Amino acid sequence: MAPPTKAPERGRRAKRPTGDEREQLIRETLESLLAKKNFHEISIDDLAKGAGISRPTFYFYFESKEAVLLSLLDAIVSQADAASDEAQAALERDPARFLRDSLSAYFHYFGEHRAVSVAGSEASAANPQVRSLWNGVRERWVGAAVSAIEAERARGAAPDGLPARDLAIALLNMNEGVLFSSFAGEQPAVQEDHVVDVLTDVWLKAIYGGNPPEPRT
Amino acid sequence: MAPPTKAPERGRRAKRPTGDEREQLIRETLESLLAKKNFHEISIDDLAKGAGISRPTFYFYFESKEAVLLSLLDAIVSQADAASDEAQAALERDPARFLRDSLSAYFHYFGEHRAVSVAGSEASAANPQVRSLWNGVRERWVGAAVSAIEAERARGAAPDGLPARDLAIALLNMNEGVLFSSFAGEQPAVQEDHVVDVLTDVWLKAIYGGNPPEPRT
DNA sequence: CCAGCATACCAACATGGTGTTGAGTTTGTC
DNA sequence: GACAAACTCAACACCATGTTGGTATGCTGG
Repeated sequence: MAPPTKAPERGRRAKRPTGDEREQLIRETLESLLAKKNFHEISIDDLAKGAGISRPTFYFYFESKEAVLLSLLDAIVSQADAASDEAQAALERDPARFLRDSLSAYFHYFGEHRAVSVAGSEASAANPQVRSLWNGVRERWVGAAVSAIEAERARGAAPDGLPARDLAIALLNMNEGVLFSSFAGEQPAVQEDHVVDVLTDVWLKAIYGGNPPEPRT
Repeated sequence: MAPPTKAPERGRRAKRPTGDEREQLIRETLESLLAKKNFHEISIDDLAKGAGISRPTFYFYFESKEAVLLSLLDAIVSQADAASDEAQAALERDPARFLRDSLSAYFHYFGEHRAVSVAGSEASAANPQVRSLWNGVRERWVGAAVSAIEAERARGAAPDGLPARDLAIALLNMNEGVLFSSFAGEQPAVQEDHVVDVLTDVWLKAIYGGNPPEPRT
């Protein structure tokens, strides 16, 4: 699924540096405005003004403010995924550690851009395109978690139980809710410096029951 | 559809529907429109038209469409809470059963009004009032879950572990995500008829570890 | 070197939703 | 039958969106 960042009209080649600079400037404007306002309180005019262009010109670069958000989210997700992939190798050696490191990576990258993350979760409720990007990401994560759970069961480290996919979906829903409510500073939320501990603990208990896996020496 | 609200019969006193009837009619209009559209796609004019009144008259009854949603949500939450309270008595006798029954009650009542529930979760991202109502509800549930967890730990049925409040928040976040993504029919979601099983299992494992509580005879 | 074309830009408009004003009509009550 | 409270709406002011129709600024190839 290609990010819908390019204006459709004439075949615009990503060639003009000025154009790309403007595009980037719009993105930065959104991220910086999100530090102060909700996503839905930011108008296209705000973004245009922030990038020093007029509203119609904004439409030359993006087809909506959701598209701008989408391209920011894309970047964050890629970074976080890359970091988690790096931890992947550790799965077989020390599953508990792998889990903690992955959760940590997501906590870190989404926390780094918390305003954008929170806006994404807000916009995904209202906007089909954002929701669809987000669901794609979720689906990838579910796949990864399912593989891990099934591998652990196959090698006898984890007991059988719920269908791996259901379990994965439930736990990932927990991650999302805990992370974002914590970032948004809502009233009932886990303290930020407990988030990774809490999530790790529930994942381990849910997958391994009472017998947490030992690291292999 | 609309009852004969205003046939201007000449000789007779065409009685106007009372305020309460109108208010109710607006609520019903919203709920029925939500079966077909997203909350943010519904305009105040849609609600007014559906209730057979003009837009300014709408404002006589509610101050915004969020207020209408709020009053629908209020009703659902009350129903679900009442059902869960009824199960409360069973906590000491059979904790696992209590948990399952409570989850079932929420599944049932929110599922019964899934369109409203999903709209609530959508609107709470954008609207402070809705969010604040919802956070109040969450806080009550967290309180209840914390009491239950601590009681189980105190009587030795559950092992010590994470701070009860953190655990409760994490699990409730899971509930919310799983329920609503399932109701909304999103792509990665737990099949509806598995939801209660899945949630119950994770709660039990997270609270009791590998030693699920036996019912007392 | 200049014609042509894609890029980059915007004033002005059309549209559609929101919330308010001010003036009207019922309806219960005394 | 008069008055207040409840109820109603046409018409307005406002604001955000997205589009139209045009201009300017290069870059490129003939």
